[in-house]
Amino acid sequence: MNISRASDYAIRGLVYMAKKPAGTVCFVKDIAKNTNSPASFMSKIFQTLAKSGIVHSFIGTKGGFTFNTRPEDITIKMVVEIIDGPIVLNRCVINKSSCQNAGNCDVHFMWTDIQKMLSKALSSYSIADFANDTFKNKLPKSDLNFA
Amino acid sequence: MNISRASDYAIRGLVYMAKKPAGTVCFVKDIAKNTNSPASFMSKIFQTLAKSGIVHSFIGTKGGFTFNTRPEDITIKMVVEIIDGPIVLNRCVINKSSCQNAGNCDVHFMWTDIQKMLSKALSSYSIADFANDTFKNKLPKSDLNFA
DNA sequence: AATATTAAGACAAATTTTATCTTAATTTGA
DNA sequence: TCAAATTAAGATAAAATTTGTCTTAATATT
Ligand code: SF4
Ligand code: SF4
Repeated sequence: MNISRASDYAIRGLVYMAKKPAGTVCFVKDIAKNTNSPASFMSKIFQTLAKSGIVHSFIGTKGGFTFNTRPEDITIKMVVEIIDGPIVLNRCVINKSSCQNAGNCDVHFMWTDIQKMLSKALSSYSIADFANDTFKNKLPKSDLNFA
Repeated sequence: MNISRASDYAIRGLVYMAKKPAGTVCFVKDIAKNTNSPASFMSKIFQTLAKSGIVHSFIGTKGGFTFNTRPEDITIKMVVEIIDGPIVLNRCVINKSSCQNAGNCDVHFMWTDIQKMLSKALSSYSIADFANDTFKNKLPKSDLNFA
């Protein structure tokens, strides 16, 4: 029940990039150094981000990465799902047919409800939010108080 | 970003038990059969639940498991944490000192906020809720709509 | 005391995570 | 023009976690 180190690195790497002027080409080496993460691991992570299309990669000398999608449009959920795969609290929340018990399972509905909440929370933050010191709590107060 | 199969089995195993009259001694074999889960795996899961204290185990013929805590008082969060370990969306949400970057990390606060929400959601459901057909959505409407 | 039944605990396979190491592409400059 | 330098891409591998099974020990029954 956690995001991977890779997702943590990816998010902070993208935030680092988003702080640069739009269009800046960034090297993995610099991204890694400035985010306290292993460069070779970060390299593979950005490889995956490039495949997904949210960043563009240039190979060779003067290569590097730029955004292919505006940081404002890259949600935390997107990043986590690109790196860790779909966010699925329990297998039945993608499609009920993935579990033979789903038809008469008592707890199925809880997972879909909590998943919805988590999914929306992760979608409500963008990379740009953290790059521009515009962070603010995007969760309604009730979310933190309903206990 | 998901609960383990083991936690899913544990929750449903406990719900199965909670449907029996209070005090009923249940065999792993029956619990497993009625929850569509591998008996030997369920055995190890209930071993862990017994160690945690929420159920009591009896060894030998006529052995089995009974609740040691009322199903009303066993939250989903408790079960998941007993089986999967602490629910921690990202390492920094337990204690900031677990991450050297926490001091000047842009995204740290998001994780603590979302963690609070998730934690409260999982705490708001008990095993008894699912055993007695008393399930109802315990999340405030805003949680599902704030996007 | 032998047998049957049950959970406890040791062991192991499979998968996922977290990386590193090698290769290929591109630019630069001798 | 071609070697050297630089950068990402891709292959490989170690470590940790998950998902189980198999063997042992405890207890009750006959
Ligand atoms: S909660 Fe119910 S429906 Fe979902 S995976 Fe578990 S058994 Fe299947
Ligand atoms: S989000 Fe920031 S504080 Fe939390 S683990 Fe990642 S780097 Fe550390």
